[in-house]
Amino acid sequence: MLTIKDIAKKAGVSVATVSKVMNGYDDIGEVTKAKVLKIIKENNYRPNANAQSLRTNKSFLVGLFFKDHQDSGVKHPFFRGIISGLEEKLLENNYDMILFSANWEDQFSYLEKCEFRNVDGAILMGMPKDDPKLPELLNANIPSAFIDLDISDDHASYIISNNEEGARKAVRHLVEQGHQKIATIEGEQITIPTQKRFNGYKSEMKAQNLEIKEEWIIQSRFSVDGGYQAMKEILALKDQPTAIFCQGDEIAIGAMKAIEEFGLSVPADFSIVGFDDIEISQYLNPALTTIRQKKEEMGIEAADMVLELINKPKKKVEPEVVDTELIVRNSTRKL
Amino acid sequence: MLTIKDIAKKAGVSVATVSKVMNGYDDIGEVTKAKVLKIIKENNYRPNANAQSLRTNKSFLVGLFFKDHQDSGVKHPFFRGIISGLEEKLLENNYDMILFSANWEDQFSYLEKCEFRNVDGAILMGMPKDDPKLPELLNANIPSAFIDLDISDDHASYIISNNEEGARKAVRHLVEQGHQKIATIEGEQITIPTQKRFNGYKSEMKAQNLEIKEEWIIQSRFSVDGGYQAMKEILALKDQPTAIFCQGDEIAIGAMKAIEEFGLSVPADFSIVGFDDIEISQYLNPALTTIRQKKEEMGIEAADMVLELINKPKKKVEPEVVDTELIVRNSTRKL
DNA sequence: TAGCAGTAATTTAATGATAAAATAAAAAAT
DNA sequence: ATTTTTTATTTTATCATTAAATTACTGCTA
Repeated sequence: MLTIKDIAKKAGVSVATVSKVMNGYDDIGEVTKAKVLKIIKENNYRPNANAQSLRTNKSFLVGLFFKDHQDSGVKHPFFRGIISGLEEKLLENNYDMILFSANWEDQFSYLEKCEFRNVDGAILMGMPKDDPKLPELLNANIPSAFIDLDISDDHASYIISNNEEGARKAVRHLVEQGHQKIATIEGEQITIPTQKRFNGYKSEMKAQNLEIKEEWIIQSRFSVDGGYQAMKEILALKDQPTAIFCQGDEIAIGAMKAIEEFGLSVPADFSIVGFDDIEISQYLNPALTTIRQKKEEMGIEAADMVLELINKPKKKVEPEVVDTELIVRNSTRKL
Repeated sequence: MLTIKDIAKKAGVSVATVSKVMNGYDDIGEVTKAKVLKIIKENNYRPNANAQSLRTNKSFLVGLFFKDHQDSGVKHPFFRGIISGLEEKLLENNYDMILFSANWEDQFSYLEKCEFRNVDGAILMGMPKDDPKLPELLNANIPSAFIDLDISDDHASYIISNNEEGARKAVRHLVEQGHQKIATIEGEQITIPTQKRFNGYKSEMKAQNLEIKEEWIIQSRFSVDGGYQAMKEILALKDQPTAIFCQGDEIAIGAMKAIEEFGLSVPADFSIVGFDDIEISQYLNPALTTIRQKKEEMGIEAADMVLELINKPKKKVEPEVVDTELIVRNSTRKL
């Protein structure tokens, strides 16, 4: 592979001159500049990123960390949408993404991975608030954007959906349809979205003067199976709700499956609202009423955030709260 | 961040000695070795990957390229499963993955990205056979594993599902259910899977002595919308098939949607078989009968392949053809 | 006791690129 | 004509690491 030396030799100048041309210094004569550029182009030369990074301490790499509370990782449909948004924005700015999943939990810390690969910044999604490896990363002052976790300081900021308001929208929709007995199935308790969505559920129920029965609050997991198991619990209750607000679309899918197996149906016997609006939700039968998170937008925004944190180290970057949207489909009906 | 120099100073030895300890050279005394190791551990030192890569020309990085014929990229459910498998295997071997999507098509070639980031190998998925940038990459002899594209030489190999046999399984299943008028909806024609699946369809139809009507072969795209449009064409035919073999699950989803909108139903009016078995297929209503591709397994296998190509440059790595599996659900029924 | 072998370490050079400092050549000012 | 300034380019040092060459020392043998 061609190096800067080869170009220098071909152009009959020193490597410094080539470097200066590449980096837009203005103390190079027009003629020399043109000659060097021509040779660079002819030979399709590109500098070696490792050498650049070593010298300048800048890698144009962003580390992507994601963790799922099951084993799904990249497979999780919510993350996928985000990654797609991230990718778009980062590429636009000549950054590449290096994929760090959380499978190596026991081996490396976030910081170590970042330092090892010399990333300019990190994007983290799906981390629980009490993750023991986060303080270390934060102390190191590596520019970081968190998704779904409200951590921020001078080198870190976050982006999150307005989960509380989203949950309220879900409950409000059900109430408007005439439902009063509304249960909820929660995801992993340690995550911020779970907590916020639960708060939203509670406060809207209160605002609507509706009773919240303890047994209508089911703690579960963000997965189809979690929803399935939780719904079974609900189906075993004496006093059954008429509607269920599921904290995730996958939970909703599981719940619908349990209902169907039980011989009942959606929305005839239960109205179901999900959260996320993953791709499949629109193709389910019945199509799922849900609270859409603007995933691509969140990805783009998160990328913007790290870029800003990287490029303006002094400036504090304000966290961003993204609105959600109620998508009414066929899994809810007027009571 | 701590460098090898700091460690050397702390240990009172030269940097070379530290390097040798790290790399397991045997010309270091036991005492010195122990001392250095202790200090490395105490200070949690890790070498700088850029410097290592620059010096040794080995990066422990694999470049991941994927291209989708629409815009979905990472979002495509088939790729996701694969990435998940890849990740597992590569991490196990201390490699990291760098994500190159094909959005920058016009800016960089595959080779340039590989050279720029100094990757040890590349994994490519979703490329069309006639991709003009492939020869350049192949000529450069960068260890490459292709998914779904049958290219191989001394530095490249590939992994692919047995698409032809998979398609035959689909058709055979429909025939066993009593269907004789079987249509097919194809994905993008330029891809190998499309061609192979079509061959499988044709040869099984022939083997079963069934007529293949020209109008029952619909050329479309691997997407929900592609399936939807294609099914509309079929619904407009005078002589309608009783079953449709869709070359992808997403096509099948679109087709089912079109059927439903038309006021007909699956499997009552049409039996539908898909291909892939993406996550959602099992939760559709009716759940989709499909040909499963072992996605995780393919990912793991592809990772193994690059690793072998990287580590044994002399040895030819044989391509791998992975079996598919017929998953019978509720979108097909006995005629 | 000079010469050699073996061990354990160090010094030096190199990787590809950039940035700061130094220098050379040309132009302008005295 | 000499000095100063400006412009254009080169030299040198540096980044973190590894590989090759070298040195220092111990012990053995002829």
